[in-house]
Amino acid sequence: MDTNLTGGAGTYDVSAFDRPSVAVDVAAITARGDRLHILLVRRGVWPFEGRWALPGGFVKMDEDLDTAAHRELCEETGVAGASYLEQLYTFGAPNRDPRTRVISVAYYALLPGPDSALRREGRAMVACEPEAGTDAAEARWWPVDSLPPLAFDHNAIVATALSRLRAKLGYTSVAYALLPEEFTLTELQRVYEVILAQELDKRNFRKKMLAAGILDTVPRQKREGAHRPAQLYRFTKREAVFLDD
Amino acid sequence: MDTNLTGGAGTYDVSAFDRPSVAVDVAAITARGDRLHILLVRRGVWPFEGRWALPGGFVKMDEDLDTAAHRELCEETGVAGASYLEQLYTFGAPNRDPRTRVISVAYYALLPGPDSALRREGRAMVACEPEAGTDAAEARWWPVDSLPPLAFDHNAIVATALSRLRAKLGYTSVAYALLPEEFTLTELQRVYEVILAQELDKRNFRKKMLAAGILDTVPRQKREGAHRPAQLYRFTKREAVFLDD
DNA sequence: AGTAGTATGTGTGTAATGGACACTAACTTG
DNA sequence: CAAGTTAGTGTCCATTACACACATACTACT
Repeated sequence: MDTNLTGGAGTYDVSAFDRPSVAVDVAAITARGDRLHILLVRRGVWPFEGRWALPGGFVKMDEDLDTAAHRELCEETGVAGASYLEQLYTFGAPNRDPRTRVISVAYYALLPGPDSALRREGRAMVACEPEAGTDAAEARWWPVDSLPPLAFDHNAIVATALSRLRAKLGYTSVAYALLPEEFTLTELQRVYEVILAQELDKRNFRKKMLAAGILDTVPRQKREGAHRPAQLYRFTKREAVFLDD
Repeated sequence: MDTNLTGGAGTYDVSAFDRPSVAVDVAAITARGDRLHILLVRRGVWPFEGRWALPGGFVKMDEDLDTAAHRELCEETGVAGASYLEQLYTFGAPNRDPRTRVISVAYYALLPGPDSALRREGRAMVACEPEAGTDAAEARWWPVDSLPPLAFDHNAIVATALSRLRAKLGYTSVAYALLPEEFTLTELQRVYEVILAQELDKRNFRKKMLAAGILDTVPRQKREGAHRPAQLYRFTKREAVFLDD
């Protein structure tokens, strides 16, 4: 292998450089009940042994970063098939890891809540229930408003993920990723309320959503409980599209 | 050194992993004349010898990523004191570099244009004129709408930088970083027009900017050419603040 | 001194958007 | 059939976004 390496135009001998380790960490987010939750694993080894941390691990030499994020999420928590995964930010402070230099490419993932119709109907099942993976002592969903102190700089990563999600909610249709394929407008509204942490007006919300042209009516209703049944909708595209076009 | 490394909770022996190299690449942007320009260096070595590339290079073991970005920009192009520097995205496709696995943390930097009052007044001088650095054969500003094919995936990095800049222009005051300390409203408008690549209405633009409350009037005018002199302004804060508060 | 040239600077009217706000409809359960 | 519960709907008002045209203040030339 040629060891003449540079990102720019010069010449270096690779052996002259110690290389940092490169990891991915994933903030997997879901909405259950009326709070957002984050998936954490409990560390079994030093450093931060016993502390909770985001699932994550080292990137393999021939592996794409996105692939590594999916893989680590699955390996450490048993959660597969995140409906949305986006790179968030790369955290690289020299001492963020007490062992050695570790540069972490952080991702956030969105998963439909546990009450999802997908799950109830038992088809196209997505694995959302965590189970401790090969590397993790324990895996659990934690409500974001009462997180324990996390290992490394993971509290900062979570904060970044939440603020990014809040921002994207405003100008894209990412919300699809937190909902089952079919849902009622009330369920959609709750997702918005949970993320934004504020109540929204029902009439204005419905007006805006329907006007955005990202929803299709499905010819079916959801009847549940002693009240009027609700119309079901689905997103026209199961991907994050920009609104306002 | 302890070699028990994991981003999550498990146990690995570092020696079992080949580590990728980690680089930073910087898309330095400025507005000169009526076009945006990007600072490129010409590569002197394989691969992509002779091709133009973004300035960049490897991150040192005990160096912050932001620091590395500043350093590489300066070392390779002689351009110091970027008024804004922000991490953009991390590019990590396994074969983006033909030599070995290189993960690149991309940044974009903004610099005031060459007509800056700072430069004309000769104080607080910022080095904006490129000169080939130790590692670069040649360094030059290129208009973004007629870039040559770049080395590696650098065309994609530039595209990402431009779209991020366009987006941020809409909800922050980043424009400050492309202007000298004092400027006229017309100069400010041109910066917007150049970035958005469309003409704006003068009256609406001025109304909006003044209403945003991010500008201070300076008790001085700019007289230049055979026409009415223009009021000078400065940004209340020389940092990117969110509008609409 | 006056005139031509050039970029600065200013206000109004109209359309679109965002937000507040209260009642009827349709179902289930007892 | 009555009580309980959630679904579903429309108007008014305030703010914002956008289109649009002319007087002002200087320089340079004759």
